[in-house]
Amino acid sequence: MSDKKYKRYLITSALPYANGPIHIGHLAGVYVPADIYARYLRLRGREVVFVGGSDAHGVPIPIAARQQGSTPQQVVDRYHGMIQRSFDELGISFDVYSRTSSAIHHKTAADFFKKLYSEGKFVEKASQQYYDEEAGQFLADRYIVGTCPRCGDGSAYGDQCEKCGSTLNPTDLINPRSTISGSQPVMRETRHWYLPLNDYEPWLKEWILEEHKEWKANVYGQCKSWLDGGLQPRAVSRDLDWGVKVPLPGAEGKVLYVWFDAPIGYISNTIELMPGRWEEFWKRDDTKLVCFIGKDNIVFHCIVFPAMLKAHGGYVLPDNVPANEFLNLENDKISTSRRWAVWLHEYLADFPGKQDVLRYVLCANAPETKDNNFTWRDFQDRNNSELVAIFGNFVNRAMVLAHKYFDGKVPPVGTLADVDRAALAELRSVKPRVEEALEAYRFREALREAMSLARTGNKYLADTEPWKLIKSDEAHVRVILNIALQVAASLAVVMEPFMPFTAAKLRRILKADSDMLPWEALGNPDLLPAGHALGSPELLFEKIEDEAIAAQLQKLELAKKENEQNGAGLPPVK
RNA sequence: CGCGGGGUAGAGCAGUUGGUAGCUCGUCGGGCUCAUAACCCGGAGGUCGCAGGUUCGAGUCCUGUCUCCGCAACCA
Repeated sequence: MSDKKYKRYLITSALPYANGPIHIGHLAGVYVPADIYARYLRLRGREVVFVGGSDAHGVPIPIAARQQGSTPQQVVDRYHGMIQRSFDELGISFDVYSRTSSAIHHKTAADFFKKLYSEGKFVEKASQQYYDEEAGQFLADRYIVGTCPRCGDGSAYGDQCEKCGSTLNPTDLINPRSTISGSQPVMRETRHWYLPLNDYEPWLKEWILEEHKEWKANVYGQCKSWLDGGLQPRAVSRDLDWGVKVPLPGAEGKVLYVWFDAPIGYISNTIELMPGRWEEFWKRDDTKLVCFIGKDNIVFHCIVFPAMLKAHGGYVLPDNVPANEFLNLENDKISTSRRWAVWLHEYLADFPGKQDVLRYVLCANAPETKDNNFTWRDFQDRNNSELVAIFGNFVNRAMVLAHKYFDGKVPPVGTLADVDRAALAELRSVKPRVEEALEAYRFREALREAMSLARTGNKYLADTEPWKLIKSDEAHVRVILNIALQVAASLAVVMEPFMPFTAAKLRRILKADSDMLPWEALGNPDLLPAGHALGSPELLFEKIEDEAIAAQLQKLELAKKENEQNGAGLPPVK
């Protein structure tokens, strides 16, 4: 499928749960690549809507509220605001960032449900579920603990025993008790609406297994596994008092299942952004819909959500779902409940002005094909050895030389030698390589190609040695500096999707605004005209000292210790 | 149990359709001294988790096995 057929792009990023701050795992898995993609497409002049938002629903929100002595709304407000601010500060360029607690979303999700209901797309079924009489609510599997019938371990969950690994049903547990109140739950009958995914299985098989063989191996494989195993009807409602009310008479105390309403949030947020035009993006088949998620969301975005859209009818389906794997932190799983994470809002406070360093490190080491590891040492190395020494240093060398020899003006280009032509060829080759990688969602490779331009620049200066040549062949030095500055200008262009703050700073240093440096001109040898007056040299990046890294490691150690002191006992509820 | 994705130089990662194993960092040596002691060149360092198999030839295909991460009621 050629991109020519697409007139507009709709980019969604998984809605972060508003029960905690954003951490580097979220960023590396979803938001940094999604933002790079959105920025790139905008630079190419494509019409883009980049949708984000907080997920305000689900069981843990009211539970967290109960624990904190506040209301679910307060919990959501607090984290939604924190998340939104930190995304904004990192330069994640959402066109809209809303939340599923908005009135528009409640209406959109309820209408979606009603349409499916009125057309008979659901199956209604009664079942027996555990109910916590003390807390006054039905219990999700994870909120029931008891003795494992297989191995006898006393702390098995309703869905799984972590001791022996057995998959369980809540009714399998011996002596079940609620982790919310500690009381013994009772069985109660409840009725729910189910989306019969099995009805969509043949269509899903055709759509994914035949028509989307280009999806990433981890995504395609996971889908194939599910489809081959046979799909089951899936409940789309829950017994809860927090969420989107099931819009039917007699459905008091029931809300839409969070995974039914959350993806509809993408639609609601688009409506909020452009009430008059949202249908162009969601309902015309010349829209390219791309959903950025983490690997744990694959089934929802590739199976459940498309089945919902298909059941509803009229909506575009995801063209691709470039899910990333997980990022570990210092060789251990990132965990909100164990507080083992690097929180975005804390990073921004601890490293002011270094948004692009984090963006760079998370993209360069993104878990695109397998789980990867983030270490503070690696963060420091990449900053000091790559951003400072390769990229920043090259720009600084070119600027300093231009000021030293040519009064801060771009010298005219003259007769080219072989070495100059070779450098220009390298310069020209970057654009197609970066574009090809980005179009294929290979962000690490794209960034590596972009950085190779700075390496090329450094090598060119080392090979030609203008500081020596100036004594004997000033004409050639003019050529060399002209080319070196053109390379710097192209760096300002190519880095824009990855490191927008740095690209802006570089444009300022070069005294070249974005009109002078359009993406289409990337790699052109005449971005800066001869005689153009440059700004003063200014460092793009600064070194990060050992002390700053040691402080971060200490912070992690402290969190771990506190967690060990407080964490023993009840299972995590956040 | 089963299923999906991984296991490649000290570290982190690439390796499209099988054909002399690459990249970045680190390390060692050299060059340069315009540059944030930065830059450039070269070397050392890997039996590609393990065991079999197919093939003239396998990191790349097949089988088995170990191991890490994930898997439909919190979590990118």
